[in-house]
Amino acid sequence: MSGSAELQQTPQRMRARRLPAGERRATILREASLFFAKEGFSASTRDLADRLGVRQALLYKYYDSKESLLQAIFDHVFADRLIMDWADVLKDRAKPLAERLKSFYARYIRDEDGICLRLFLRASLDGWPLPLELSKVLQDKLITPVVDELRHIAALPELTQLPLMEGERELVFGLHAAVLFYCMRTEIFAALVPLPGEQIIEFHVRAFLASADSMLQSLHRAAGGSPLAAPVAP
Amino acid sequence: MSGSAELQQTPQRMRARRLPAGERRATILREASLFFAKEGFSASTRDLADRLGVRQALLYKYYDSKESLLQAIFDHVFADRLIMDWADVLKDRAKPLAERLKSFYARYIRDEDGICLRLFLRASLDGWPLPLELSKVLQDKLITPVVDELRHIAALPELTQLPLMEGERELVFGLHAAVLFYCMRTEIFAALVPLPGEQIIEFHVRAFLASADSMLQSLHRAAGGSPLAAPVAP
DNA sequence: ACGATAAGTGAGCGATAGATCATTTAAAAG
DNA sequence: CTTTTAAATGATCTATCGCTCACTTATCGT
Repeated sequence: MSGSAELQQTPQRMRARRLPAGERRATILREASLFFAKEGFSASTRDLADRLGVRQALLYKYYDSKESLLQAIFDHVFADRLIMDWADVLKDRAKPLAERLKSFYARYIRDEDGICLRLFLRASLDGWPLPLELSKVLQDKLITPVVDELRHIAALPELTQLPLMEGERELVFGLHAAVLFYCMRTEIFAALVPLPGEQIIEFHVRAFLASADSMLQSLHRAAGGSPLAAPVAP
Repeated sequence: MSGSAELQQTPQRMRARRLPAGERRATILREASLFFAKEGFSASTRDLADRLGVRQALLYKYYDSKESLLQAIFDHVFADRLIMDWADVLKDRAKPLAERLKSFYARYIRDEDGICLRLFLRASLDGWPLPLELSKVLQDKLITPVVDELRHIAALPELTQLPLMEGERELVFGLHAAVLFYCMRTEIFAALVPLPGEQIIEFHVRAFLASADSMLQSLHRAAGGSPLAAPVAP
């Protein structure tokens, strides 16, 4: 055997398929998101290239440096969350608030392999400014609308009249934390949660609404007295 | 100038102070905890040595490898949480449950510079088995005792008679998540929280207890019907 | 069919990583 | 003071890191 020398049977590795620039760039970005989310930002560009079936040098044809690639990943992965208009579903008073919160969070936790969450946590731990940007969005597009709804239900003054209180923000943070903690358990702590995410969300939304009214009333009653009733910083 | 050659005025760096082995070992461990918590596990042993005022080679006299040093850090930092008997303060029925939860969590969040939290998150993201070990402890020493107290207050069957339900665990996870999320905001997201931790905790404990009773009753009413009422896996 | 365009590669540079070990030297023991 | 002991160092090895660039080669317009 091996008589014919003009035909090598792909002994190690084929040359990578030739892709149009934009497509290759997108492929790198997509795969790099998975890769760095799982392996950490200090994982090597060579391992990333291996995963792409491509030589490492090729990466630098599309991204100036590893850091600029990471920045492109953040920009791409979190772009949706920054522009998406969360308030739409939350403000639709045709449905009960519980339903609105459920469907909002059902979409919020959609995060294949926990990539968003992993990237977000890694970036936060490493001191990137991302968490502060996102918490601003969170305040404007989740906290404020939800408190608006809660006050409406509880027949309390509107936010235009009485500014958002620390305690009100903290109350919604409680629900948000419960959902995020569920995501962290499943995606990062590798804890087995036998129930589907929708049911966990529904449960926490119910628990949230079960206490929201009385907590809000209590906050507004102790208006000036409690630090929790103080307006949040702008 | 520079006439006398026999006296160099410490131009670059003194030789490190000579410490007894145990003391040096402890110093390395303590400083390495801060260092790797802040800089990440892929930070260099040379930078750690610089911070200790010591040459890099010295580290390998006390720890076989970087990984064994990291393991020693985990063992030391989380040893307290693994052996500490949390249940004591939680089971003391002389005080109201709200007080017990407040004082428990006041101690739980004591974490200088967020080192525990940072190490825990980094280890979890990198796939160390630590989160699963700790969640086992969490279930035994927090979830179970608290549900025990809640059932006692609500006049429901004891855990020995009716095993812990998924929904009950999830309920306590809600409180736990709120406290952890507060820690993450202050220690990792660099979000400014104008209120002291004790007040945030008190608020979430109140919100938790405000919904706990009705949620528990509802779970026990729908005993077989809801998946949330199913017993948790061992 | 063929030359032009650019996608992809191989080789390698300088810097830095974890780790080793013979040697130096400060402090304890006599 | 002298000897002994081991804490600390300097030098260095190998592997791998991010990154560059001259070069090869697949694809497309003509």
